Amino acid sequence: MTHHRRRVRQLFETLITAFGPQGWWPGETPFEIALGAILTQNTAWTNVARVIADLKAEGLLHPRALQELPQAELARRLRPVGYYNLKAARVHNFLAVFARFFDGALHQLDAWDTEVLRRRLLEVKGIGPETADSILLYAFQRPTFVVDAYTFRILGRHALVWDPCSYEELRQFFLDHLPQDLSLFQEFHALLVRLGKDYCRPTPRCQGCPLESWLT
DNA sequence: GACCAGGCACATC
DNA sequence: GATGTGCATGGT
Repeated sequence: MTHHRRRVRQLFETLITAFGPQGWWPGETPFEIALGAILTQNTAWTNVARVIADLKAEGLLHPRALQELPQAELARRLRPVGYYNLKAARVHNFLAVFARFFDGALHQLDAWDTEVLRRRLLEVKGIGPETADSILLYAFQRPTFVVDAYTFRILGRHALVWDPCSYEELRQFFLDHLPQDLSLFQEFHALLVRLGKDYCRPTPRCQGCPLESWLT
């Protein structure tokens, strides 16, 4: 299906031309990135940025520090991101398995196959496919594709893929039709979010969207 | 005041 | 496999 390959490439070229490189993920360390991936579930990034900045200011932005914090204490500090009780539990679940890897032992993960690592992440209660792929792609620097609500909406509106389409089908669609390039995957997802935020909201629809000519 | 935001687990049909 | 619900704050 070289037709799809060309179409996906064209989509990337249009986005990178319109917006330029996004330089994702906004975060300085793998741990900060992984934490942000959990906190931003169904939540505006501005709320997450505030919480992370506050944690950093208090010297709590370390896996051990958060692990030792009682869950109720953590929940209180997570208030601005919403679902704070839920997310405090999810952060603890994640740290119970992965905390030791952030203590200067991240290279130990090199021996793990990406798909194996992905399954391990998905075993953590509170980490679903999007969060797992975000952590893999941006914190662990593994080539995978992140599919989010914007991806579904954008591709749906422009009839780029069949409908309905599962998360896994959409992820494979991108992986199958793009060169296996880490920074390409990192930029592509970031650009889809940028397009989604600026032009592909539920309302208003599509005003001034760089993909306007693609609308069917 | 309604609607939305870079989801996920769980129940039910 | 598809669909519905609870989780919750902050911005438009």
